[in-house]
Amino acid sequence: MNKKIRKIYSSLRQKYGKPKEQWRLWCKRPKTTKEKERVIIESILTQRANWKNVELAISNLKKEKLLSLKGILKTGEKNIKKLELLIKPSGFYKQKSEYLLSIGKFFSGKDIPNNIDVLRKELLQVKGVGPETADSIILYALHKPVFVIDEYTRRLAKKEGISKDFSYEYLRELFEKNLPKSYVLYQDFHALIVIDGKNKRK
DNA sequence: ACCCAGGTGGCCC
DNA sequence: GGGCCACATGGG
Repeated sequence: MNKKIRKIYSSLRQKYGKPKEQWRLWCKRPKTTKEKERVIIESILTQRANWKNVELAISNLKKEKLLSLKGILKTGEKNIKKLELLIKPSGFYKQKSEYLLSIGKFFSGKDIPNNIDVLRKELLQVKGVGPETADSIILYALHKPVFVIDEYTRRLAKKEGISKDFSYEYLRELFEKNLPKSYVLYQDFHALIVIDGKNKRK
């Protein structure tokens, strides 16, 4: 057991309180299908992007009433340039519009597997969905407990000497092994890590 | 004028 | 399995 992990959580928690002003991907826990789809779309758009830019892209989609997987799929298949233009502020817009189409197809295709590992494996086959995006979708849109590893988490792990292996899979399993399996906890913990990481950058 | 942001896929070894 | 690169925007 790695006690450090739980210790980090409680000290971050003490420092920042409950991250209820939950930000960005986890602004509010999405309840409706519409909100969940927004989170899925954001999880693509936020790749290597400033959140302000993601918001610009989201508001463009909203204005056109295209903030849904179906809307994006329809528009993108008919007129990819239109989709590209709308999401342009989020950067890497040609890639991301392609990614949005593939994720849209995935979720409109069939039933989503209930089993987390099966779902995760299938998501990782989708073009544009790497480990962090897959886990963000599972955790923040679908409310299932997988621990998201990102640059901030990796930095923290190195600083705290949590392990000697900093690969994605190893860290994810390490965090999951040493925490209760709770999606609320995972969401809050990850939020705190990012809040703290951003805090230190300044 | 730089530098950066919650990554990913493709290619190479 | 790991290292390197392209991908693009708006903000500080």
